[in-house]
Amino acid sequence: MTANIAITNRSLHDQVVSRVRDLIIEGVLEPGSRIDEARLIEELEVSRTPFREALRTLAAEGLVIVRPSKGSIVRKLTREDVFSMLEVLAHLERLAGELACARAGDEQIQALVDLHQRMMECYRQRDRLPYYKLNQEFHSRLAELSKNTTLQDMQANIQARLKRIRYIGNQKPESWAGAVADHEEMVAALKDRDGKRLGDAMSDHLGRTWERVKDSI
Amino acid sequence: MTANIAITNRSLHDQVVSRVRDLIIEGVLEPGSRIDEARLIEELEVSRTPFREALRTLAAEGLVIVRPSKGSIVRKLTREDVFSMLEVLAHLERLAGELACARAGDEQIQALVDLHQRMMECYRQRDRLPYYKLNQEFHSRLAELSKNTTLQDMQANIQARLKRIRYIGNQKPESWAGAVADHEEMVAALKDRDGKRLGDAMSDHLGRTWERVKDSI
DNA sequence: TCGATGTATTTTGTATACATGCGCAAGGTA
DNA sequence: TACCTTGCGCATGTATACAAAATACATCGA
Repeated sequence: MTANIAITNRSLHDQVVSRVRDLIIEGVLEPGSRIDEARLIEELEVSRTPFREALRTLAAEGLVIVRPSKGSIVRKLTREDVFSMLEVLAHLERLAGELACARAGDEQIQALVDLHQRMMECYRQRDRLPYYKLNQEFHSRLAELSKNTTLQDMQANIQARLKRIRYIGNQKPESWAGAVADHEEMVAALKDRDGKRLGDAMSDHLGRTWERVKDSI
Repeated sequence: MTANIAITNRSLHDQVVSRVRDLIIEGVLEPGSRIDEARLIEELEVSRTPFREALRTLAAEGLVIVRPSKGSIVRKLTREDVFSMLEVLAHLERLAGELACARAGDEQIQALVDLHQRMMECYRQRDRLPYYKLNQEFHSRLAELSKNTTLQDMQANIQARLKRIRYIGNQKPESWAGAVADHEEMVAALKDRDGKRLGDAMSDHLGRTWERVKDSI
C-alpha cells in the first residue's frame, strides 16, 4: 500500500454539515437566529439541495430546528435544556468510567494518563485553548475505552451540543482550578481501575460543570 | 380556545420520515438491504428531494446508512450493536426510574400503575400486540416522569432502533412471563417511590431483555 | 390615525433536469 | 481460461426551475 494520496471526495452534504456545525459551535451563527438559506448557500458556494439536506442532519443532531414553511433557526438552549443534557451526560460518563475500568487495556489507560499530563502542562502554562481541546479529547477517549459504540455516539452528540456553552462558561480561573482537581481524581481512579470511584468522579465532575456553566446561559 | 381544527399540513419530508421509519421497523425493508430510491419514491408518490432529505434524517437517527455514491442501506444491527444499545438503555432507564421517583406527581404515578394493570389484563388474555404497545408506552411514560427531555429523546431513539428486534425476540412464553414479573417489581418500587430499587429493577429488566433477545440476531 | 384587507415580494417546499461517478459486462490479452 | 482493461448504463449527487406558502407592504375605509 502506497502513501495515502486519496482525494477525500467527501460529498458536499458532509462538508456542509461539518462547516455549518462549526459555524454554530463557534457562535458565528447565533443561537435563536434564523438561518438565512440564500445567504449561506452563497457564502458556502453550494446549491440548495445539499444545503437543505445538511440542515436535516443538523436538525436530527439537535443543533438546529426546522419550522415547516417558516425557515430554520439555530437551536437556543434553555437552562432546562442544558441542565437535562448535563444530567444525562453525567450519567453516561459514569457508565463510561465504570466500563473503561473493566474493559480497557493497560496501554490504553496509560495513553489517557499521558494525555492528562499534557493537560496539566497546558494548565500550568495557562494555555486555555489547547487545554480545552485536550479536555474534549480526554472525555471522548474515555468513552472509547468503554468499548460501547452507542455510548460513544450519544456522548459525542451531547458534547457537540454543549460545546459552545461549556467554552463560554469555563472562563473563570477558579472554575478551571476546580475542573483540574476533578481530573486528578478521575485519573487516579482510572489508574487503580476503580470503576465505582471513577464513575462517581465523572458524575461529580459534570455536576460541578453545571455550577460553573449555569450563569452563562 | 375552540376545538383544534388546524389542518395538519405536515411537510412531505415529515410524512416520508415516519412512513419509511415504519417500513423499517415493520421489516418491510429488510436490514442490510439496499434502499431502492426509484422504487420507493414511486410507491410513496413523492419526488426525490423530500425523500432524500428523509433519508438524511433517518441516517442521523441510526436507522439507515448512506454510503456516498453507493446508495443507502437499512442498517443491520450486529450483536455488538444491540448489546451496546441495551447496555446504554438499561443505564438510561435506571436514571429515569430514579428521577421519576423523585420528581413525578402522585397522579402521574397512579396513571402509570393503571397502565400497568391494563398490561396485566392483556397478559392474562395473551393479547400479545396490545401488550407490546402498552409496554412501549409504559417505558416512554416513565421516561416522561423523569422530567428530563434529553433523557426522553435518547431513550426514544434507542427504543425505535431496537423496536423490531425486541418484537421478534419476545415470542417465547417463558420470556413473556419473566418480563411481566420484572414489571411487577418495577411498579411496586414506583409506588413506594423507592428510586434506587426502581433503578435497579429497570436495569435488571433490560439485562434480562438481552438474554431474551440475543439469540434472535 | 388605526385597523383591516388585498396584493406584491420574499422565502420555503417540491419537482425535475443535468452531471458525475460507480459497477458491471464485453472484449481483449497473457 | 483467468485476469485485466475499457466503455457503457444506471444510480446517485447537485443544480435549477417551478409551486406554494408566509410575510411585508400599501391602500382603503371607518
